[in-house]
Amino acid sequence: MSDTVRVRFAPSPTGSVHIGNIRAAVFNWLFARHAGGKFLLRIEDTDLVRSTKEAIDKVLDAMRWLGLDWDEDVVYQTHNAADHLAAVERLLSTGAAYKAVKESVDPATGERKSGEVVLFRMPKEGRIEYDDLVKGHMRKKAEDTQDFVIVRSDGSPVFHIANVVDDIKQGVTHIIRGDDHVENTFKHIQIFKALGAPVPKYAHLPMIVNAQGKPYSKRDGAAFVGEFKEQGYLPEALFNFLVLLGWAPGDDREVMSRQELVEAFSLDRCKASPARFDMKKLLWMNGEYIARQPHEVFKAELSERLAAAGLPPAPLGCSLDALVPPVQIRTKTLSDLPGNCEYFFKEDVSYDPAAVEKRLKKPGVKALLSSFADAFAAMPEFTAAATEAFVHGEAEKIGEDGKPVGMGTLVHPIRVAVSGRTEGPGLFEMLELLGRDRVVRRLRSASSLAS
RNA sequence: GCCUCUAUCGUCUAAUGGUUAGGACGCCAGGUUCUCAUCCUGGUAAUCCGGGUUCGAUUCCCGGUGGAGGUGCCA
Repeated sequence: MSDTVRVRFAPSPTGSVHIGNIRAAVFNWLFARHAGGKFLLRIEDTDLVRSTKEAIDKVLDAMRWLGLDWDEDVVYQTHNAADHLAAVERLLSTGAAYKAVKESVDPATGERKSGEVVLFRMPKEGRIEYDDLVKGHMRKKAEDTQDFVIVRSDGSPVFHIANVVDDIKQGVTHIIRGDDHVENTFKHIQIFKALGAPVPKYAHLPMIVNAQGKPYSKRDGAAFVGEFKEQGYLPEALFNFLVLLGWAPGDDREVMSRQELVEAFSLDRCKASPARFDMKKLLWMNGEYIARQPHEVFKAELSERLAAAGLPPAPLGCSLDALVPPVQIRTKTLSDLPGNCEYFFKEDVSYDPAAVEKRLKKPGVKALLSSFADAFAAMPEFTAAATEAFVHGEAEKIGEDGKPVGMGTLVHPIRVAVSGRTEGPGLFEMLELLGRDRVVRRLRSASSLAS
């Protein structure tokens, strides 16, 4: 391939960027970068009511967040209005299009209206064919097509003509878009030809569907790019996951860097059937990406979320650096932060009622907690190794039932007493990170919750 | 209805005219361990149905069925 490849993403800015939509952008971007070509962005803002500055910014934000950088200036379709109408005049003059009075019914009001429109003439015999880079050879009999409106009775150009004229103007060589445009392709090919322009290559990507196989919508969970960001997904994870929906490299690789994806990508490996969006796999992939983040990067994320939650920038008993490794490995989405480690940052522990019930409301726990408080207070040094050795020794002592007490019997109540929850970093690591005074204090105060 | 596509474990997918049909997620079990997470081991589970071509079909062809898209003076 060469630098002659030019592809585009052409969203209409209607509010938020749907996940199925952004995937078209992802595949266009990948195709362009793989080929060393250009990835263009065109905003189809002909719907003046919905195309606000905010809506356009949302599109641009989503693109930037996912790292879909575009080449050349953003093109706004409304700026090409004169070209659209000029193209229509040419089609009219060659007879490829004609004017006619057409009656229509407003789907909303049921009102009938009629006016003069411009229709594009479709062939009356033979067939229209093209080779889709994803779906293979496509064909449509002329008798199954109909002339269609390209200029409304109010004089405004319709999508079909605007889209094609813009693609010609931008020199687009490959049109990669959603499956929902397959039928339009038979129309657009005829317009390209009628305008004397080369017909670009087409690739139609299958739609993303939900667990029921229906079109993926907001009811199925996060549906817009912004929501994935809010829910703590990493852009690289979403990107990787999206690429794997309908495409595979052909070997067993799944977690792939952006560079690897660019190198491996090709349209002919894309599937032609719809793919279901599997949120569980996305969650797994996000966890993979978080685990692989450099500690400094993860630390920055954590800091940001600590600040947002009104918590201090550093843990109470240790450095933030010391806390990062055990927290990072347990984080599946950034939204887990700082909730899953807040007891390191504030003195008041929020006790999970279920955890208290399970681990503290047991006979003997009250005494157990205060005896450990005393013992920890008296230890010559308070390190993970020291507390572990000590607890280990206690666990091997023979209890009233004549059997060793066991680690679990001791560890579980201590963990809940100092953290308020049943899961988290290894207990002895946790104790050291918390610091002796705080541990002792929490053991004493938690004994009031215990039986 | 008509038109354009499409069909491998529950999900995302790989592969091939001859394989024990592979991987990943999920799920289950075991190991490690103080929990959770990680990590390691093992397991579960698929070629939609019916014809045809062929020595042999999951693979090629036809039909059926299921699914998606389209069928606007929306994009």
